[in-house]
Amino acid sequence: MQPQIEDLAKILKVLGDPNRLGIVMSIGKSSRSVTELIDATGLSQTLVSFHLRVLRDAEIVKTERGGPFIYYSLSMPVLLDIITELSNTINLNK
Amino acid sequence: MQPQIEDLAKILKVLGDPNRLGIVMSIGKSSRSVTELIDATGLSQTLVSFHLRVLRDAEIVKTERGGPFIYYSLSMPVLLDIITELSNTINLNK
DNA sequence: AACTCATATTAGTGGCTACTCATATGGTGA
DNA sequence: TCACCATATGAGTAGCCACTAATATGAGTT
Repeated sequence: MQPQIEDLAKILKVLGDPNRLGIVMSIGKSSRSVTELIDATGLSQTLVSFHLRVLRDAEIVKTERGGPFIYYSLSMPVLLDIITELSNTINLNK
Repeated sequence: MQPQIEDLAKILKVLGDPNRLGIVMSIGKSSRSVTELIDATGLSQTLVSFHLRVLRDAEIVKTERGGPFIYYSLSMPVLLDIITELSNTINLNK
């Protein structure tokens, strides 16, 4: 099994958690601070921070400081299109 | 959080295992018997069977009997395109 | 420096999940 | 029906993963 499959599976696995996926979709193609993500998702600060670390370790999101905030954005914005595409595919299948 | 996100996350989670992803990619757009999948992946019969059940429960694959064999195929073949797309995206990012 | 606000980290825990070994089911052909 | 092949299932286990509570870090402001 090529290393490619491992990498691919890892990304999919990281995205395969409802809370993380919610965070990713909430970030969208823009960038959002942790506080904004807490509000948008309704999750606790600790939990959002925990998931953001997982997303960052997987290089799915990247960070940038702006004033007192740390802004998260997708490192591969096209990921959103892929997720949308998958979402449509699933809905068609029902 | 909409139910849609849950469904989407579930699919991603199921695909987010290297062995399962290998099985899915091995099936591709054709259909393969369990024996063929065992050969293609190098996994044990029990393990392949185990993962196929997970894939089937998630409605990612469907089955069809042909003689002594049970053939597995993707219930949404376009899934492969999406996986390929994701794969390309990840590789570009390195 | 001290205070505050935003965010990260640590430690601990329960539950899930991938895996294996052994066994069972069920179709097919003699 | 019996034997064989293909596939599925059950039980048991180790390791991982999401989550929480408490605490720490660190930038910005006064």
